[in-house]
Formats: sequence, structure tokens, C-alpha cells
Amino acid sequence: MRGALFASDVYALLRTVPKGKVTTYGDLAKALGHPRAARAIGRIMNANPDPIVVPCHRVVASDGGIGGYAYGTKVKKDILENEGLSFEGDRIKDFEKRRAVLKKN
DNA sequence: GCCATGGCTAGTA
DNA sequence: GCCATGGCTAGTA
Repeated sequence: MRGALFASDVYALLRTVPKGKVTTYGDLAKALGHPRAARAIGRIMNANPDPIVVPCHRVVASDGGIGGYAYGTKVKKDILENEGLSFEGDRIKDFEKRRAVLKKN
């Protein structure tokens, strides 16, 4: 099924992830009913029109890795640290405890 | 075609 | 490390 994943839905769901928590590309995809669309979520993040209102820096890789960021992964890491997260190398510390619970509409 | 992913196998040590 | 998957864009005709 192609073209059924709307960026606006992704952004809306992502806005529910609070400061100090993160989610993953795959989790967003699954919560929206597109379990195989993790990579598409990454593309949608890259097209984020407004990083102030849509916290795309809170979307990380499924293994707790940093993932990508339009303004550089170092910037992303710095922001997450400012929000209270810690890292062990390039992985988020206590990743499972930092995962937001996504609620589908 | 390219990619801000992710899950699964082969096959080395 | 390979490749299926989904959305996007460059750039040919």
C-alpha cells in the first residue's frame, strides 16, 4: 500500500512524545499501522517543516542509537542531553525506560 | 534511485 | 552485511 502514510499524522503523533523521552522510527511506523515503513518515517523527519513544534530530535534508532538529523547528529545528541538523556558511547542509556508509549488515535 | 530503518541470515573465530 | 519497504526528488524525453 503506497501513499497511505501521511506526514501530518506522523508529526501529530510525534508531538505527543514529551521532553526527556524518545521514540523510534519503527515505533512511529507501527503505531500508525505501517510496520514496514520505518525508513519512510526517516524521510518524513528529514522533511520536517518546523523542528520547533515537531520534536524530530526525539526519534532515534531501534537499538537506542542516535539516528540521523538534518543539522548533524552531534546537535541532536546535544539537544537530547539538554532534555535529560544520557549516552553510553553512541547509545542512549536506559533506552527502554526512555521510550515513550505511543498512543494511536 | 536514493535514504535520518530494521530485522534476519551467513559464516568467522 | 543484505535487502524489503515507503516516500521523495532529480532529471530524461
